[in-house]
Amino acid sequence: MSLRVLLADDEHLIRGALAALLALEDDLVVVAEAATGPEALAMALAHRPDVAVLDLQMPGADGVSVATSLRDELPGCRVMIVTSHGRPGHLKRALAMGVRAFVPKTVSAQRLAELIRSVHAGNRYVDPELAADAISAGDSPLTEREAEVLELAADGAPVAEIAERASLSQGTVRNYLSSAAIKIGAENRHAAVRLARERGWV
Amino acid sequence: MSLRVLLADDEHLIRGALAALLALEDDLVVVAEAATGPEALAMALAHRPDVAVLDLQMPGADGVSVATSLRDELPGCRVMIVTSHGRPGHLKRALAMGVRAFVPKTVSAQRLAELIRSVHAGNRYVDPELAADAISAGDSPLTEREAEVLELAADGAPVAEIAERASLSQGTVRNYLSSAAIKIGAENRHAAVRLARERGWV
DNA sequence: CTGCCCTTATGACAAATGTCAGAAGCGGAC
DNA sequence: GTCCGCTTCTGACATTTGTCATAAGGGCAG
Repeated sequence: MSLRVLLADDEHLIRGALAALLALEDDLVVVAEAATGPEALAMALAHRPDVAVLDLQMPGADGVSVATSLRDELPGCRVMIVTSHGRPGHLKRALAMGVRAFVPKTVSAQRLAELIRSVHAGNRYVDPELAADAISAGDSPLTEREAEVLELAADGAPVAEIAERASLSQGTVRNYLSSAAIKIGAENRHAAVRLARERGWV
Repeated sequence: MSLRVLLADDEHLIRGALAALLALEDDLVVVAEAATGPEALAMALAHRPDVAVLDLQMPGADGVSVATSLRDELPGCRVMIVTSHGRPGHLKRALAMGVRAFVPKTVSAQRLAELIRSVHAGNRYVDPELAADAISAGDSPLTEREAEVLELAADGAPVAEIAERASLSQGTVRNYLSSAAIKIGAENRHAAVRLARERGWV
């Protein structure tokens, strides 16, 4: 009985190539492919794979969202996230959502196949480098509201707009932004946004 | 006589998979692989491929830089850029550097093989969608200095720091940032940076 | 040669932002 | 029950930005 795999990646080139390589392993069979988040979900429900290999960035819904839905709707399916740019925040979020493995695309296909088997056997795996990043980034020092307001500041909106969107007074928004920037150690809110992003705090 | 190809991509998974798929085409042979910009350059000089397939984002030097060097040092080699996230600016820069094709990773391996042959035969190719983006984004309305200063503002640095790094007076920096923001139609420099990025102007 | 645009700069003013002190309500911890 | 931290607000102030007018020098096109 072979191991049924779902592949989801928006890059046709990579998905196809990957499918071809995994097909060389005779205990693995790719039963479905998807190019978008929603499609991945639908495919998973239709084909009930043993392991879902999801790209982190896909149109529609990212890998972590799909993992969340999958956990509820198809609990027997083990989920792996494969990514090119792994931010600590994504890792943390993914792990919280029950994702079993988080691997960078720099691994070889051989290794990926091993990891798929390992995950299917019930093991977990996180790329050591990504794990180190996540640990060194530490926990967010921001309160819930500080993080929320900082996020609204991300696209360079002026305080007035942030205040409106957050239903807060402008003074309050300025206080939050100020304290967030101080906690992060940034010169101003824009640098704070950038640093918080890098550390996976937003 | 088969067509010699160089593959450069920092993602081992993809590079390996791609190499395997291209090997299935009996008129193509992958003579070298590279994971970084400088490595790609060295490999190209050592193996003198007919076509170089470069990823846009690689550690060390991006695909366009490599293409620039290759044009000088190995003029007979046709260069193709393959990318996941194609920004209009990259396309323009790449074309100016003599790149023969600019394709998104959403194409199939089959199609990529066709394009490699086509490029080798002397044709050019640009993904229609990317081309449309580039055209609709239009030309940058920014002067050289405006763009330069805007770039220095990208990480949220205060005016004083930008002024120092650009060796300009603070007043001049504020003038440039102001006019750049006005030309772009942004509320402030931070939003301007974001929009300019999206449109490939920085 | 005369415009015109780019570069660089000043000074001045208005507006936005950052910082601080203080205060009130609310919920959880001890 | 009291204390502490989070949320929310106001008001005041200093600092930073954004905007505008104005100007001088350089380069290029007509």
